[in-house]
Amino acid sequence: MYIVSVLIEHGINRLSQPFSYLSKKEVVKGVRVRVIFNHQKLIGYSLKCQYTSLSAKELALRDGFRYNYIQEVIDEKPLLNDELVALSESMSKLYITSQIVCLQAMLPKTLKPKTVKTVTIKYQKAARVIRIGEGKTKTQNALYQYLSTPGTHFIKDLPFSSSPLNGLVEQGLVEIYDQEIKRQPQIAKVKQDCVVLTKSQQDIVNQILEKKERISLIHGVTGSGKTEIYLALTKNMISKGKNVIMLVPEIALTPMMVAIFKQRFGDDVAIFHSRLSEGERYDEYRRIANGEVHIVVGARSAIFAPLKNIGLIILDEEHDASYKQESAPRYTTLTIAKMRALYHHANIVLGSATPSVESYARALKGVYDLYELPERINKKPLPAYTIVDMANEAKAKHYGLMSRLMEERLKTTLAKGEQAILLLNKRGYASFVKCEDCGEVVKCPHCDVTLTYHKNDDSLKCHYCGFSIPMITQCPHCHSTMLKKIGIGTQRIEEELQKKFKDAKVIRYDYDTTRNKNDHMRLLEAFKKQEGNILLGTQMIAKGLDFENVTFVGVLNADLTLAIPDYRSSERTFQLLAQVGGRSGRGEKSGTVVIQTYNPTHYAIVDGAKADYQHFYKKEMEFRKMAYYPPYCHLVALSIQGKNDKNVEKAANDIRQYLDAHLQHVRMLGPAKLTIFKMQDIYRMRIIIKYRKSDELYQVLNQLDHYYNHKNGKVTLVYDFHPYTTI
DNA sequence: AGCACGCCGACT
DNA sequence: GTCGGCGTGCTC
Repeated sequence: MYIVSVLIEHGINRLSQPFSYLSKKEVVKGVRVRVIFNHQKLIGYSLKCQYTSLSAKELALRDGFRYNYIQEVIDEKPLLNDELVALSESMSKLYITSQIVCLQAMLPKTLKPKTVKTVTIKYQKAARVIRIGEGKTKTQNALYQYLSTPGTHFIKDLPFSSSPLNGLVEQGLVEIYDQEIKRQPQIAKVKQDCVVLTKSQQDIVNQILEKKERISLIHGVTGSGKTEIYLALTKNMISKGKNVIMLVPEIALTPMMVAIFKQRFGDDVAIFHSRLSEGERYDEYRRIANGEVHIVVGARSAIFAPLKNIGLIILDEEHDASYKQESAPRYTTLTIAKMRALYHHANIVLGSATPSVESYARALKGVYDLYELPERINKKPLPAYTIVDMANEAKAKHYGLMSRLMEERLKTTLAKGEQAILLLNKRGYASFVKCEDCGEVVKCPHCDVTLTYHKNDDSLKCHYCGFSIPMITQCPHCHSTMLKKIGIGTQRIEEELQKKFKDAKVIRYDYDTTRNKNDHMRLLEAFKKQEGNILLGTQMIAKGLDFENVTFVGVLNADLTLAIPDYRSSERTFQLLAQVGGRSGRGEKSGTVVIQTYNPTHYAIVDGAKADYQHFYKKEMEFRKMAYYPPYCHLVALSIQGKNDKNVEKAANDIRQYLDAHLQHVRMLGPAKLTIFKMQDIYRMRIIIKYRKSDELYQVLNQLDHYYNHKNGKVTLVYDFHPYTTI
């Protein structure tokens, strides 16, 4: 008899500890099992298996409860290796969250313990030689020779008919078998010449290769050739028999980087990101787990790729918000990278044109190694910029979305046959419905937000919980029919642009037009092929894209990110402006940038326009020091959530008192209601804890967790370590 | 979480 | 006398 420890798939902290089941046969650890748990048929994850000489009855007598038997073992082989299982355990302690949630984050969807759905493996008939000999005819021998060459020979691709093949099969020289077809995700095509590294690039590569178990930060302006450094480092790792994880931030960017890596390293590259289809994910996962590839390129979750013998982990655009997972387990990709690097004795390379203030501070302190690439590779100067004070536009009675300068520049750019990028901060642009008689704004019944009007199906939707109703004709409050749609969507800006520039072809690139899997690539390819003159988009277009013919970049509303009451809002604004400006004038012709703002002297805007990182960093560090924010401390956001607002408020106040009494070396903010207090019928409050040393903090948080999340509490606590925002 | 059990009101 | 409301407790 064996006792198996099983983690039950249940997203609740109270059930996060392993439960014991019996099995007649030994169960390998790391496989999924079907079990009965409290009258429910569930899937669990086996953690360990111990032999016992006692019978089921004796065990029941000894432990005071009746053990159930494992119903079925699902997998033949464990899904995760020992490293990743151990990692899930450390993660669950580090983030005070259940281990099963950590395991789920590591597995592609179809392999997650929850899903029962199986993905079919695609096969195709192929032929191979199984015995040495000679065929009976000339054609048979030619075919036999052909099949003797290395590689897979699919029957449908053979330059012979089926009769000689059948002849060889009958003689037992050749067999026909089913070859598994791996779905290879579609990738963008890049034209890339064999590049020789510049001296400064080569120096950085050489220095990093000498390092052991270090984190290097490459601070290089846009177009300074960081990608070539990544490629050179990767090539070196592969030659040493080591594997590489290459992380990129946005889904939109992944195909670009994948294409570049595929072009250099061929089939040795696997893709790993959340927008792959289930089948693609499953195949790529297996390719990695089976050791068929040495390089994994992907977004955040690729940090969990089951790659062995990792020599290097690269995080491109390290400052990017998408490296932080905003749902449980709320991990920071760099933290996981550090844990994996420690296990494999690997190096980490961070790259960015606008490093996060925290990373840059660490680099200056010598915790990371710092490398600067201050020049564009083609020695081109950064584009000339102009900041337009929108207050002056209003004074001059010029109303509308675009300033006079913006219109002028756009006109000349289009006249020269060159392309333009227009950036629109999407925040605040969702349109909602307001009653003109009583002022009532239609809100979501489950969340504290207004419902957003959707033109395509004439409906009102909640962006937070998915609630949706057909567009109303009467005010729900006063039954007036005087309803007005407020706010400008990207669609309407597109229409306005189209009206002013009749000959221009506008490509709209936002959440709505990039919903399908290959939309990102299709739109960007179209713009690259100059099928459009203006690319109109949100934050997504600011990053890493490289269009030769773009000579003008306009930012319609630089302030919106600045207005958010969050400690990172200046940093985000700076990064956005510096990144988007870098899209202009990357080719032969030089470029210009126009930035519209109501804060023309704010350092985030001025330095962002100039892409003056050093000045911005200095200013921002002064602010962080004064207000006591990272890198001068660490943050953890403690959320108190529950279905009853009174319970939430009481618990939040109790917790604050408890923290005050038990924590010596921290500063705290709150409790405060979140900006959206009610979301999906759950009320949320938050306490921000600023700390420097984590020992006493963990002790106290674990006590709170035990009390509220493991006993019968009326509220739930959620911890967000190193939160990206505090609002 | 999600299921069973249990204790109350309003139905054929 | 029975069906079903949801409050409580437990899950190897």
